[in-house]
Order: sequence, then C-alpha cells, then structure tokens
Amino acid sequence: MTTQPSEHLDNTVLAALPSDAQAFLASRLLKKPVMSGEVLHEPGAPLIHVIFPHSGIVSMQGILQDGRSVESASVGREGLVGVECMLGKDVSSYYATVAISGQASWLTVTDLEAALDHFPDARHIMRRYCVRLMHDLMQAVACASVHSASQRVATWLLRAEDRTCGSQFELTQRTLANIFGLRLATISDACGRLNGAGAIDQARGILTIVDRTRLADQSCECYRRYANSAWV
Amino acid sequence: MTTQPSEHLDNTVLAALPSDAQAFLASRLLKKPVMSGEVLHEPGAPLIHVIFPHSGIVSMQGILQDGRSVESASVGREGLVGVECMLGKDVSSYYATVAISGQASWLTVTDLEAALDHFPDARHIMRRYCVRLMHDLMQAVACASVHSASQRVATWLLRAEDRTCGSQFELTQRTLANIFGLRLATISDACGRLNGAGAIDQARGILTIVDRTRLADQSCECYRRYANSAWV
DNA sequence: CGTCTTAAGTACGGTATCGTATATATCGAT
DNA sequence: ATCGATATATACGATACCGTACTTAAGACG
Repeated sequence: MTTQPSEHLDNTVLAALPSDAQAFLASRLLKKPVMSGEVLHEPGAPLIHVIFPHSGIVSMQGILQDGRSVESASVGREGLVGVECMLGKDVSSYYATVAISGQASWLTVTDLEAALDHFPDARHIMRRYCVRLMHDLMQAVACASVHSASQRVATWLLRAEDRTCGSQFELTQRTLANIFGLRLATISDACGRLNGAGAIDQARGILTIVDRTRLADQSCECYRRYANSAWV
Repeated sequence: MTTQPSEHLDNTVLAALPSDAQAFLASRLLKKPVMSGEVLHEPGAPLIHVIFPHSGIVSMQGILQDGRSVESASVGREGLVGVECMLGKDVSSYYATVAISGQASWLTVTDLEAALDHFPDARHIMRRYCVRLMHDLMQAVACASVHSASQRVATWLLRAEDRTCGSQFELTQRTLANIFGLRLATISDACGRLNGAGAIDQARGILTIVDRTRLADQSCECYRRYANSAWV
C-alpha cells in the first residue's frame, strides 16, 4: 500500500499546505486509528511526533493535584496536536487524550521541521494554526468562567459535530465529566436538559444530535466565536 | 536623555536577550508609564507595537456579547504583550488593558522583526515566552473551571506581588470583578475572606498584602503552576 | 435465565455564585 | 461643611454545582 497525499487531506492543515509540501510529507505521514481514551502525549514525555486528526477529537488536558483533569482545548481535523514543537519545545507538558475515536496522521517532529525548512509557506500555515489555538484557549478561559455546564456541553457537541462530520458519536457522560472537570451528576443534569430540549439523544455511550438548531439554542456564544469553519 | 539598555532590563524577556540584540533595541525601545485602565491593544486594531512591562500588570481580555470582559491571561515584567505578531498576526484580537499602573517599553513590530532576523537567539527567547503564555492559558482554563473566586483572587494577587515587586498596589474590587467576569459582590466576599484570614488589607483602591503565607494558604495550586520565577 | 459490569439518572443537604438592590464609608470638590 | 462620586459591604431569594450515595437500565457473558 503506497501512501497517497489524498489519504491525509481530511485534515485541513495538511490540505492547506502547498502541494510540494504535501508531496514531501506523503511518504512520511503515517495514518492510523486513534481510539477513545488513548493517550497521545503526556507531561514530561519527549515530543516525538505531531498528530493531525482526520476524524475524532483529541483533548488537551492539564491535570490538577487532586487527580482531576480538565480540558483546555480540543483538536479535530482543523488542527494538529503538538504545535509547541514549532516553538522549540521538545517535551510535552499536558495530556493529549482521544475523546472521540477516529483516524489521524502521525509525523515525526524531525520530518515536520524538515518540511518547514524546505517549504516556508508551510511554516506560515502552521503559525496560523498556532494563533488559532491561542484564540481557542482564550475563549475557553472566558467560557469556563461564566457559562453554565449545559451551555458548555452544547457548545462542545456542536464543535464535535463539525469535526467528525457526523451527528452521532461514541461519547459517555463519564468522558464529558472528565473533559470539563465536573461531576458525573452535573453532566447528567446538563445532558438531561439538552435531551429535554429535544437537542440530543443518548443511549449507553452513543450520543446523537437530533436537532442542531435546538442544540445551538442551548449553547453559549462561544461556539460561533471558535473558528469552526474553514480557516485557510 | 539617551536610551541606555539598562533602562529596559527590568523586563526579564529584554534582559534575557543577547547583549548585541539589547544594544540594537536600546535606541528603538520607548519607555513610558502605562496607567490603570489604559487600553494598549483592542480587537481589530492593527498590531503596531509590542509592549514589555517593567512593572505593573497588563490584562489580556476577551469580551462577551453581554459586554462583560474576562481576563484570559495577564502579563508582567516576565513577558510581553502582543506575542502573536511573531506568528504572523498583524491585527489584535483581544483587549490588552492595564490592570495595575507601571512602566513599560514599547517597540514597533517592524523593529522587533528586524531584531529577530538579526539575532536568531532572540527569536529563541521570544518563542519560549510564547510557549509559556500558552501554558498560562491552559492553566487558566482549568483554574476558571474548578477553583473558587477567593482562591483565584489570592493566586492573582500573589502573581501581582511577584510582578510588581511590591506588596501594595492600586487595585479596586471593581477592577478585579472585571478581570474575573464576576459580580462586584462576589469579589467583595472573596476579598472579605482574604481579609478575614489576615492575608490582605484594603482601603479605597489600595490593596496591601500583609501576610504572603496566609495569602498562599487561600490560593489555589495554580499559583505555583504558573511559571512565576526567572524562566530564562 | 441469572449475574456482572457499565452507563445513566436520582436524591439530599451544603456551599458558591447569581441578579438586584441598598447601605455605608471615604475622599474630593465646591 | 455639604454634596456628589467612588469604593466597599451587605441583603435576599434563586439557581448552579458540590460531595456522596443510591438506583435504574442496558448490554455482556456465563
């Protein structure tokens, strides 16, 4: 099986690269499934590769001293995991765990650096994503400060639908509780509210968005402030 | 009055630059006071200059649709305002307002870029600060998610003491309320708690840290997770 | 069929923060 | 000395979320 560029172009960062950079990377990218719960990076571990999701969602999360972890940002097909290697960092400082299973292309940091050196336009694309991630983080601080659990869950689910291009995913309330650092009971209430509003449906780990408009009504302004659509 | 490098070295980023870069920048940096409430950058405005605080604190804040603003990160003498220009951004996307008055050195983005081109080591220093700011943002999301108002205020004040190198500053509860996006009453309660613990003292806009140890007891773990001390 | 495990919902008392409004205290200006 | 303006504190009912525990429901597997 040879590696075709097209195999990796569900990721919008890779798709936005100049075609010569894409050709350069095609043989260096390794596409494989990532499964929910899988830990891609963890604090203190060497930053060996960056990961470009094609589907599914990866959650960047810090850990608190009581053992809880809280998501700071999430990454889907619009981004990549491990941008900080571009800023000279060679050790990870947070957990990157898979929240929703999917496919992703892996690239060693060495290969990435080679690509950035050969193709200056590629560096520009990557920088733009870096800025975007900073925006996401800033928005997330405000959102965590002032919006309710059910609003935040609604916003997260809207983004999830955008990123997985599907309205149904494997996602337990337990996972959502870990993402937000909230109690299972709080998430249950929040999901119950979204359910009651006719926005979602749940069945043993399968969450379905049944009415996107109603879900948007339950979400906070942050959804449309995140850069969700094409950005290149 | 000639501009001496030493005039700008209270800022640890500038102080960490190689001496040839410092010499290059000395005549291009403009040091002046920044006053509480002053708006240094605002969303949509061209990103003309970066600002290196020597004292005082600058708050990066996003604005919500109800008009409230919430701080995402703050910058003191350990950093600079406007890092994103290094990532190719030429328009600001958030408010940078002065939370505590102080001195700061201004540098045009053009001059900064010239310095980064001439002195590669300088670029490395700046990148490290960029990574640090991302860490701060990630920590801030977790902090906003799970810590109480009084803990967050305590942590903010500890950092303020570190950054201003003084235990007394002009800071109203109104300003703190704007920083955290919380009610004045909530901040009043939080300050009352810190006051009751013998950690701080307040008098019409003058806040004094009277017992740093007790303040640390009231703070959250985030204080020591932020990179407060020398980082170069 | 019964049992085990996991997902989800419910319950209860306690605390934090909300929205709104008012009260008090201090400073500056007339 | 009085009057605003500003800073801080307080009040009150409502809601969100907490910690903990228990219950219900739906596979999975023997």
